[in-house]
Amino acid sequence: MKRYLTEIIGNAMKALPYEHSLPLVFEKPKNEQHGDLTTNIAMLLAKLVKKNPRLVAQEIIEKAHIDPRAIVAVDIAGPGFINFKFADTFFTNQVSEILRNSESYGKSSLGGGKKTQVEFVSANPTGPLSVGHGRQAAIGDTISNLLQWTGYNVTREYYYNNAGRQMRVLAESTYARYRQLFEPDDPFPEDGYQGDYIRDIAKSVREKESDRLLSIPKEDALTFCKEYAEERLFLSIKNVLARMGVVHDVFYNEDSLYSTGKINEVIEEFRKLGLVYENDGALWLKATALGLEQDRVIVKSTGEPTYRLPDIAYHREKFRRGFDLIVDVFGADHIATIPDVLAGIKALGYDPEKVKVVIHQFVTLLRDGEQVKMSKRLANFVTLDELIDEVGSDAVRFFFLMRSISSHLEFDLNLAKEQSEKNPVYYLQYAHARIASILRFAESQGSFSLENADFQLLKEESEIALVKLLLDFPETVASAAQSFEPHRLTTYLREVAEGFHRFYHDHRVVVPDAELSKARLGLCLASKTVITNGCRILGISAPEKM
RNA sequence: GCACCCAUAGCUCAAUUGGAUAGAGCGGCAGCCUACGAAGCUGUAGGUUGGGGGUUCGAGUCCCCCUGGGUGCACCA
Repeated sequence: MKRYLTEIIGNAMKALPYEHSLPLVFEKPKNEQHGDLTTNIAMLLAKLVKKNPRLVAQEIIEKAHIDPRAIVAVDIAGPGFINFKFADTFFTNQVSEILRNSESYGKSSLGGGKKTQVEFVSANPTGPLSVGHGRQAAIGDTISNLLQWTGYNVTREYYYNNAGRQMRVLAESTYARYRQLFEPDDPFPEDGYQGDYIRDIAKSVREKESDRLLSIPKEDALTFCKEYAEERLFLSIKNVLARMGVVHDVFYNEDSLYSTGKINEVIEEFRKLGLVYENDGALWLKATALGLEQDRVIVKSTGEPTYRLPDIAYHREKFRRGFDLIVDVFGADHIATIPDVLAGIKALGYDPEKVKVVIHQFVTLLRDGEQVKMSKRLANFVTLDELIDEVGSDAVRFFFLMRSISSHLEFDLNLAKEQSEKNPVYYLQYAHARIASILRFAESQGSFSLENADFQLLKEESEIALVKLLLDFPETVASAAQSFEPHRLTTYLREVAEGFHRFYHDHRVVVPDAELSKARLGLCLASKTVITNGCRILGISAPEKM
């Protein structure tokens, strides 16, 4: 309908003697009393030609050829908005579209098949995933889903490093715990990982190897421990992600950037560009020449690169692999690394505009109204696994997606576990189960077909309101995808559930009038379609019964 | 000290990216089950959008200052 209005109003404006290049935009008013679509064009134009905006609006309307069957009211309101109200049948007629598109209702081709990579989680295998990683997993996976629904060709990627200092600490920690199984007084490294999971891994090493590691050179034992711990941890990471329905397509190892010479390649190019210099035995990137605050070390005096260098090399590979849109999902603690990477990429001749960095804030857990204290180094943090054990995967995903990415997320464990209307996940799923139940009931009263249903029979206020809401779905998916903000979808789906409950409360679905029954059953099925599709994008289940 | 994020109803959060009278949920109060699921619905109270300036037809949204919280600011990742 936007297209229809754009044409009509566009033509009307051409008929007026004003020169301009203003964008003609129609949007949905916040307040539905203001109609179905509104435009501010008269106000923009009035400013340009220095006339009263309401007068300009009047001129535009007079020139417009409006079909009264489709548009039942045109008003000038407030400071000069032009409001359009469409006929109810304009909306209700589209219910059959929803039913016809069914499981692809909401999909679009906005992305045009653009090759896209979404990188998320990317935790090194040094321990179990935390609650924070969980938020990132939910966000990254849902953004991927949203992009797929809007026609992007998406690769989900996990980037990790199993070679650096962290892994050395992991090896030493595991080895120390292993030794302690034989000699309880053996020392534990000062900066070692304290968590119990290290003890579990150590025990498993003993089961497998008995005391063999005590009699071989320490270096060999450490290598064994590192590889064994890494394997175990990665397995558990993949398992917990799978519990949330998250599966990465590619696991990209930082090490490969070294072995294939990609790291040195970047250094050489920076050298050619005159962007590096040596100082105190270290190699510095002239970040100030790229418009940044201060120069940064990219190769330490020990010869080891800092994280910046592989990050730049990795992002360059993303471009080389042909991705046109690169989405990086990071926690707020990684925010500082981004400008360096983007500047480096730009210096190498790639367009940093193609990189979209999604930064999410932290999660705090709330139990019985009290914040759950967590510390990474000490053993008292709640793992993602434990969280899923406690509240279930659906609640975990939904809660992580409920808030905007840039705001801190308070995760109320009691609420997430509660099986009542207070819990927004259940509210949504209940609506779905309720619809399923109605459809079962209707079926039990005799089979029906929606083939020739006449949706113009839907005339009641809560019917029309629900239809309009359902028709918003494709646009909601698109805007959530393009703004990389999954919470728009959770907010929207809650509204759909609410709209449905309201309709259900106001009107019986199965009524003596067979034609009206069919129309209402169609509305039920359309609502179910939207909720199902929405839940698929969010990665949560839509139960037939609960 | 510098940079980024946040501050909206008692609590947790929205607000179509600059639009009209700032909206939901929870909690409070008052109601609704004699046919399809009450895990539901209806009504009601609750606000100087942290404070102060500015930009303009119009600001919760953009710019500057201040206050208070979070996160970074390594030859750690």
